[in-house]
Parts: sequence; C-alpha cells; structure tokens
Amino acid sequence: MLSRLTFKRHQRLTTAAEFKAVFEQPYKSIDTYFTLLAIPNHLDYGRLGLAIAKKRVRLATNRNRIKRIVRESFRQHQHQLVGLDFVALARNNTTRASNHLLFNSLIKHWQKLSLQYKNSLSSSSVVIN
RNA sequence: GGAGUCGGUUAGGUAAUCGCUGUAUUCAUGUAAUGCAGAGGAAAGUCCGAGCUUCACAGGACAGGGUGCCAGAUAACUUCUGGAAGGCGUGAGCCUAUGGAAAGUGCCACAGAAAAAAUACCGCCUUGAAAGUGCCUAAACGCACUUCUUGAGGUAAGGGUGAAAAGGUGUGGUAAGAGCACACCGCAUCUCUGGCAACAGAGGAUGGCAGGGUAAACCCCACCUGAAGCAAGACCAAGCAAAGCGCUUUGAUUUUUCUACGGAAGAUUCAAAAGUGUUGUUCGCACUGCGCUUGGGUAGGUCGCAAGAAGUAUUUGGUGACAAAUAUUCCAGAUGAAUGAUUGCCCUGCUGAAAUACAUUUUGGCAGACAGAACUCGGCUUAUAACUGACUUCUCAC
RNA sequence: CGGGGUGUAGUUCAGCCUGGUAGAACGUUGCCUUCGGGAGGCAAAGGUCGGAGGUUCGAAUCCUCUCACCCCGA
Repeated sequence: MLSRLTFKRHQRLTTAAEFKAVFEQPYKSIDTYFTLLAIPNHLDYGRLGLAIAKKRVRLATNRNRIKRIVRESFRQHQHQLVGLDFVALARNNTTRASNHLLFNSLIKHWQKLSLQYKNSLSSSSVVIN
C-alpha cells in the first residue's frame, strides 16, 4: 500500500483534539531549526500536523515555505514513520536557513523519533512477557 | 558619459522525476486512473469608497463625523482627468485640507513702548509753573537760554525687539508731524472684456486705505453622512442547567414612628411616566420585563463562495479621465489552511580571468527581488528586481 | 480575516484634549552617616518623546503616512 509516496488528507492532523493529544506526553526531538513531537496513533500509517507560529516566523511566505518543506520531507520518509502522529514546531532560526539545511535537519529528526518509538515497543513487549 | 524628471512592460523560461487542491469523465465505486485549471502587482498596510448581509426601516429636528479652488469622469470616493491660483527648482517637472479672519470667541511664550478698537512709554513740538544762568536794573518786572523737575495739549516721522509692528518711495506741507495733499507703485469696491466656472486683463471708474497672524483652535458657510461587519448571516447535526442579586421618579390615598407641631422617615394600594432596540439627545416607530454577577454546553458540517460596476480585441466619441457598440473568453477557491520540491540546460544582471581584429568571443563565480488569495470589486499608500521610451541639465568630442 | 488600543529617562507611568518650561517614583553614580554593609539623608547624571512628512513663528501635543507591540471577535 505504501509503495507510493503520496500525502493525502487522512495523513494529516486536522482537528484540535488530535493536536491536543500529541502535546500531552510526546517523544521530543529538538535542534536549532525544529521541535518535533510524536506519539503512537495505533494506525498503520503516520500522520503529520504543522504548528508554525506567527510569532516565530513573521512573514506568511516563509511560513508557507517551511510547511511545504516539512510536508515534502515527511512524504519522502513516510515508510519509516508508520504508527506515529507528529507535530512540527518552528523555531527562531528556521526563517534564515536554506531549504537544504532544513531537509537535512528533518531527516535526523525522523530517524531519532522512529528509533525511540521502536525501543519503547520492544521494552513494553519485554514487560508483558 | 554623469546627474535628474516623468512614464511603460515583465515578474525568469524549459525538460525530467516525485507530490498537493479543485473539477469533469471513466470504471472494477477507490486512500483509483486520465484530462483540464490552480496567487499578486502589490494578494500587504487596512487608509478611503462601494457591492452584499443582518439589525422590523434607512422618517424629522438638534448634536456628532467627513469633505473643502473650478469644471468634468465614475456605482462611489479623501480617487482620477483637464484647467486656475500660489509656492519650490537653472530646467524637464513637482507640491498645495487652495472657502470664510470687514459674523463672533479664543490664543500669540520670550523679547518689546505696544501683539490688536493705540486712555499709547521714550522721543519730537507748543505752552504754563518751578529752579538756575546771562543781559538789564538800586531791586523787582521783563527778555533770552538751560533742566536726572513738573502740569496741559499736539503728534504717530524715529525707537537695540520679534516669526509678525498698522500701505511703500519721493515731493510739498507743518510748531513738530501725519494719505494731510499730490505723483508713481500696491490695495479694496463697482463695472467692462474673455472664460461654463475657478480666474485673468499695464481696460475704465470710484475710494485715502477700510485696521497683523492662526480656522490640520472653536466656529460660520456649502455639500455628504444609520450602524455593524462574511468570525456578517442562513440552515443542518450534536449538546447542557441553571442559580443569585438589583430595578428609578412624581402625584394621590390609607397608616405607623419621631417631633422643636412647621414637618421628616418608613410601609400599603392606585395611576402616570416606564424598560429594551433604533450611533448620542428628542419626537416618532417596533417589541415587552430589563440589567449585573456566577456557572454550564457547543465550537462539527453545508450554503454564503465567484459570470463580475469582469477580462481581451476592434471601432466610434472625447484634449483626457472615461463612455458606447460589436465580437469573443470563463480565468484559484484552500480551511491546523492547496498552488510545491529536487536536478539539468537556457535566459537576465553583476563580477573575475584569458584571447584578440579593441569591442567582441571563450570560460569561472555570485545573484534573480518584494512578497502568499481567505466574501468580492474601485482607488490610495508602502515594499521591491530587471528591461525600456520620452524629456531636462552638465561635461567632453565633432 | 475583521475590529480596537499603546509607543515619552534603564523600568513603571504623568504631561497631549486646551501647541511655547519634558516631570514623578523606583533604579544608577557620587558624597555624608557606619568598624563595614543595609536602611536613611544630600546632590548629580541620564530623553532623536517609535520613524518620516505637513500645518504653525514654534509640534511630545494638531493632521497624514509608516514601523513595532498588545488586546478582542464564530
């Protein structure tokens, strides 16, 4: 099913309740450009929400650019992001960085968060056993 | 070539791969495939003006707000076009809330005699008194002159100011002076001529001048103006829970208490205004409890939502803004918010190097701005890359 | 998206409506007091009034444009 790299509406967080859930007790990954939050969603695909604050990125053009980059990166790496809900938050430096830098940063975030998720899965299974 | 003024155009292109939103068609009805469409000149600031929607209505008077040379354009405007006047610039050009200060009120710091109707300080002039000096005389009177002295009158020429000082210059005139008179200039009023008008005119007549600035101070005059906004509003679905407090004034009636016997305070009943909405007040209109505090529920979907004061082309009218006619086109509709990412080649600009026929070629590097629709239009303002046209001025060459 | 408000010493605010001198408190610095510090007393410094134009003789104040920040709204 996930052989194609699509990004459809159901793969996005749309309601306030879904966003609130992610902010409750997430796995975090932070660097100079982004703060990423993630929780398990018990689905066989990943979902992404964007929270680019107007306070952090003042111009609408830049906000749109950052959102597109995050979505594009998520689309390309969605195979390793199954079963998680993500929320991406922008930081102060994000506006000044080039597209290339942002892509590299995001790749590291995906790896880190998916690793955390897998570790927690294995540890919980050990406890059950 | 330098400096500058006024416009105009475009908003990098293309290919490959992977995506996003809407819509049409197809089928196996889906997390599908294919086709088509998919940000701007400012989408921005929200500074104006409209459409549209709601508020039982958009009605009157006053208040409040806006605009302010004239004529026109427009659905409308604080916009635009053409013209007038004033100012700035060598010039091309640019700027101007540009009606009224002889309707009234206010303000004009400091300085200055005075900041507005000059009882006008100093000064100047005439003159009375006083004092002094000189002449004369026996002395006084008298005459002449003087004054850190003083009274009365005339005067607005001059006066270290100030942003601003009461028409200017000259001549006459006078005790000194003054539009007091005259000449020229300026000003005001009336008239004539041109212009739809603002206004213009070294046209004519009259007037000695009519009394500073400020109206983006109040104000007067003319014209305009209901309010809020698509989170307006309509519908569907889901859902809960209500509680407490307060509610004026006047008149009359009955009654209780206090009393300095005039009254005062409280309660009952009735009547009248009443309360809310209509920007403020009032009349009018509509509705009938209203206000405050605490608490509870939902924040999902559909419509509004894109064929319009629409775009493009041509013709005609007009100096122009613009209008009319004909033909033709359908051109974004998202909602934690689509319109993108990567790479190659080309294009444009800047810059380095090399070659030479000295303004071309080759090659390398960097850059490609400002910025993202959120109901829709017409403007204004601000941000901003490149190309390009016309004109002005300066320098050099011919 | 729409509506509204605020920008003045280092900080929190007056002054603006009604135009001519920018002021208060806290803080800072210096001196006094104390064995020393704190508290207290005295004195001083510190301002493009967010920015740019306009009106006026003169603008923190009036008008226009602009830049930040804040608040409210199904």
